[in-house]
Amino acid sequence: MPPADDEDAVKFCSTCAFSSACLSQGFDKSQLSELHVLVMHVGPFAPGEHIFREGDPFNAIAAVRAGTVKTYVVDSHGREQVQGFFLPGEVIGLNAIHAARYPANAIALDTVTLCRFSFPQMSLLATRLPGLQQHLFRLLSHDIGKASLLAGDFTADERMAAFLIALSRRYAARGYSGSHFNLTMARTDIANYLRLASETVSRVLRRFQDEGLLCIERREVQLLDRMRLEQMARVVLRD
Amino acid sequence: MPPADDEDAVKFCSTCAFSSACLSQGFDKSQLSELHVLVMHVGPFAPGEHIFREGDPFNAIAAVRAGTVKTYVVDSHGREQVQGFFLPGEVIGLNAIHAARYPANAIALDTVTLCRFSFPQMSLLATRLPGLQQHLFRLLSHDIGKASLLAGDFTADERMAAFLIALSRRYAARGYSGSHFNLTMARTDIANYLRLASETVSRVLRRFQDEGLLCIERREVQLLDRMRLEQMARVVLRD
DNA sequence: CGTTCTTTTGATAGCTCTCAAGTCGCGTGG
DNA sequence: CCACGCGACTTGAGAGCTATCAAAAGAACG
Repeated sequence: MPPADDEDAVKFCSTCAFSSACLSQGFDKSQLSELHVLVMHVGPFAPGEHIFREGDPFNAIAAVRAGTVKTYVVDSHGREQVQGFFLPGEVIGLNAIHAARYPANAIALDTVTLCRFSFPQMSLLATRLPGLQQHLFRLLSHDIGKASLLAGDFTADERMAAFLIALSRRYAARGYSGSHFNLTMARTDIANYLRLASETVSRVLRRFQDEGLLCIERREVQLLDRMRLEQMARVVLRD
Repeated sequence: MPPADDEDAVKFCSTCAFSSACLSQGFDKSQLSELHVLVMHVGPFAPGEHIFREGDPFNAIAAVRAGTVKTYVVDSHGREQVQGFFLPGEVIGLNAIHAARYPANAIALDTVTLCRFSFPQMSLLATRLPGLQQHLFRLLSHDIGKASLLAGDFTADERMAAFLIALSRRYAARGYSGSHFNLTMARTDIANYLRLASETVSRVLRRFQDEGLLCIERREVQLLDRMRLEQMARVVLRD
């Protein structure tokens, strides 16, 4: 599949996690194209289709171009532990570098397309483009801190508020509405991500709605009292 | 302080997290010395002394040379959240690259000495030594997965067993005894790390001792039934 | 040898999980 | 077009694990 060079590509690249590496490091045309020729557009993946599985050999990282990706492992009780959700512009596969194998499964929650970067080629390019190397270091470093977001002992309310606020900010950062969006994942997925029972997720969302914090119908959420949600989330997100 | 070039330095470097980058990548003498001239030995830090604090500007990563380092943040209730313990040979500061500031406090639990590497200089060197760049990518990638170790919803027993087994393995990997070692941290620190109350930590350790899994007196631990401990820890450590 | 901090031990309460049942939405097929 | 069936979601009641509160015992320090 040849790289698409349409309107959409331009819009996506400006909100992608590599955008600053691609666009705003003062690269000249030839350097820019060197990074762009590494990109392979893959997909679309259908909802429920796996992108990679735990143990698969690692050779590329990928930026989500469209859709939502869920990563998860299955614990010894056969229960799914969701590790993260990846929205358009975010990068999957960074935790696979160490062992050269993917440590988790990745599955498409809706129709997903990706920009795939060969990691060996990207590393090689990074030795010639210090800005790209720095960018990769920062991406990796960022994910170290992100993973400890769930590590604290927080209440169900705090976890849920933090989840919604974080989602809101990520959508807003990519140009979508931060106050009105669709949950692309099931309640069960949210529960497995927040380490709660799905019943607890239902109950908390119901109570948030009763208290006027938000309005939720099916998968459609509208944040009504952002201030109070931010306040609850602050304990988790630390800002 | 000039770099010490004694017996200890040789022994340390062979078990340090940079050892493979320093020693076993087939570098010639000049390349090796290029990495070694970046090293600044700092310390000793006295027990309770801070190595850096949350918000401090980041400019270097450091390998623990001797002693134990604890990293932590203080939550909105004024309670300490321990993020990790770092033993000799392990690297601190990797999560500070992203924001160019340390996101947590680091404190010496006992007498600590460090090997400090200027990160800008190390990055620069990494552009010329692809093996070093790969090594840094792997170190960073490794820590992403490590952070999610505590993220699951595990019982107090599972957490404690996983903590002891992980500690045991890390000591063994660095050439110390894996079955008989000293806890350099207080019960409170363990509790804050595992997200348990310190009372719970005491109770679990007491029960582990009553069941013959280990023998503990003050800070001195001896693992007696490694099999059962490994089995309990398996849920957490996933191996 | 007294003071202070750490650790241990006991009793109670609370948050969330589990189990169970019921409701809703949506695609399928008659 | 509508009934059906399945999965997702919601709602309720009770149990369990761990936190909290309280207090005592023990080690470290000057």
